[in-house]
Amino acid sequence: MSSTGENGAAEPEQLAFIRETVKRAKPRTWKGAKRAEHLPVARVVVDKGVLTIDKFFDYEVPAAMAEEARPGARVRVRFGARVVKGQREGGELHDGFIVARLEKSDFAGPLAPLAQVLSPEPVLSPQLLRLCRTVADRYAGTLADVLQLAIPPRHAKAEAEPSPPPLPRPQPPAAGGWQRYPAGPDFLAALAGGGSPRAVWAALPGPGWPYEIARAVAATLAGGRGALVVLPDRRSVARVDQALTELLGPGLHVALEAELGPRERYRRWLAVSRGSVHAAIGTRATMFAPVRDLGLVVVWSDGDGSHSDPRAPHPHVREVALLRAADEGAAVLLGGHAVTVEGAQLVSTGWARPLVADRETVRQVAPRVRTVTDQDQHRDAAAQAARLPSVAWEAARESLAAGHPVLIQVPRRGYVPRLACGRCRTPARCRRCEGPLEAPSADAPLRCGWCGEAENDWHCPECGSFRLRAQVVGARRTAEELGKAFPRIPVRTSGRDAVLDTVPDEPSLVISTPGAEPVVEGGGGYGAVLLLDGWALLSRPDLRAGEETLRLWLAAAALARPSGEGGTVVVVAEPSARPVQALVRWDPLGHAGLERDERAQLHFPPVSRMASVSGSPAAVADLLNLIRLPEGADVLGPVPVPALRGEEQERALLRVEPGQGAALASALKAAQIARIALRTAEAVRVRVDPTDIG
DNA sequence: AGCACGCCGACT
DNA sequence: GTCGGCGTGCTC
Repeated sequence: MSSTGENGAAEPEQLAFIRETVKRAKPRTWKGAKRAEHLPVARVVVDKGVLTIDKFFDYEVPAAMAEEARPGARVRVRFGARVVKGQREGGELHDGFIVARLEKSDFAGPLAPLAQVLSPEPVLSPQLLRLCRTVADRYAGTLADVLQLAIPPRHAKAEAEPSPPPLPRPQPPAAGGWQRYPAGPDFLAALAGGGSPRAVWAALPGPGWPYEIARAVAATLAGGRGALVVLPDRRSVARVDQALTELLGPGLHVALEAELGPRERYRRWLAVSRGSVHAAIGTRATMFAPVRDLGLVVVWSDGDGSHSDPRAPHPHVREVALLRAADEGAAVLLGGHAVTVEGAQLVSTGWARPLVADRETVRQVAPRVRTVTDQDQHRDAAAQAARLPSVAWEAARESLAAGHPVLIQVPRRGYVPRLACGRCRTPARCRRCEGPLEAPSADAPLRCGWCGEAENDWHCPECGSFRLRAQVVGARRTAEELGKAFPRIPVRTSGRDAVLDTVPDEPSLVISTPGAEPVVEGGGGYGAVLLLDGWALLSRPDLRAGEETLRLWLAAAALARPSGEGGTVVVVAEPSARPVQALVRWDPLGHAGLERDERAQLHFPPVSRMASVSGSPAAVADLLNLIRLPEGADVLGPVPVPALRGEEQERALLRVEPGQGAALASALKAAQIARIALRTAEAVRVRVDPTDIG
């Protein structure tokens, strides 16, 4: 490193240095080349490839690369060469990163030389390496796989540009919306003072939360440290981005979004890596952003499924956040309108403190919540036409009359469990094989989902009714029906393929699938929020159905006006269900606590740790036979699961006692390595913290 | 994962 | 004697 200080790479003379070396050595064998005099050994983590055995390899540094081959640099190395007459030949080129420069290798054999330094930019800092190692261990994955999630692809042009010098740090912000939480001002003050408080934050309804996050970030920056905010989707990133820009102006933070394109994305990532900005916000991958002197990690809505990475080894943003905060001594703010069971667990162990408003404040800002079962009579003819319970119909009418839009949340089609009797709810089954009946399209005859037999003459075997309700009506048909029921009121839809960010504050019907709800412009909110077909969400065969339903409801209900301004939420669901009760009382933390206690009793995650193991029956049995599980571990199954590409598949769940998670992960990894070595070939997919346990 | 090396059975 | 089966182990 030069004497220009920690931001040296951003300065002009450093830039010139980078330009000069563009004619960098191309990959060649470096036969007979002189090796570097100082620290001639480079320890390399070889990227990807088939190196299931997760370890480092040492290479010789040719003298020509002595300067550039620094720790953290991207390199190319030859791997798997054969030695012919004392000379190594061939070997495939692999990408990798230098993790250290050493005086001497502990490898007994002769070292191959580095083939090429792709770039001297030190993208893999010691901290990032440590984090990725920890995450790989936590998820029984390889370091190389995690590095691929953590470090974006290089873009040479972006790298050649200087990053701007860092702007002066801001003043500590006023408490603002944090005053509404008894512990809020102290939390901000601790951040500004260099402390590391950890909080599970049940955010009050309304449009304030992006500003609360922005103030927490501002306080951390004011205290001389950096901050990181991870959000579940592009829209929420945009909201926090705007709040930060309003509070701090541009230039103190960056938003790292995949949609930016490779060049801009890498440019911004480098600005973080080079210490040119102190705060990064973005989706999932932002969790690894190499913010310096990390003082705060914020995760918004940690129950959202997009925080779970679909790529191996499937790390979850919240878990990475906790690992990272622990390692770097940073504060944690785990926030959302809902609270996850994991959040409740952190509170119950005392690792984090609850950051919640008192009941009086909640009452002031929350909408009024009314429950209604969908058996309630549709007394009003117009309500009947719209298939709305009259309470919901009235709430909608009042909102429209007051000049505000109405939000109607409709479960996505994918949530539909199955068809059932329109009167008594008995599932509609095939007379031949008991399989579930399906409606291929609106007017086509019914068909069995298992045997394919057509059913033209269904009636309920329990109550004799001939009415078969297409139980969850999709957003489009709801829109058509409501449009007829409320003539001359504009109808807008927001869903999977066409998500609206905002709607104007004027009378309209906004039909949305969960997670796609637009925000009302001007910050006032919806006059009414109707949560339809709640039973469909609640009855999904998933361990998290209750928790997830409440999360989706609270997210929509949080967009309503306060009760004092007439804001009303109508939830169509069984009033005694726990999530319904929690919504009525607006008590997300209480709900999460109850769920946590129940899971603890049942030995379910997150109190216990689980992993799933799936593949062909033989392969799964083989791995279960090989694995040396920690004491007290359970094996559940294996049971058959839906075939993948026609191949028979099984899955087993492994469960360990609290505190044995690391032991489980390392046992899984050891068993995987042993299987590869034993050439039993057939792969077994291992997943720590599986998401789809019913 | 590839791709070697290596130690046992039927061939020219 | 030699060719070649794929079990076992390594890749800096």
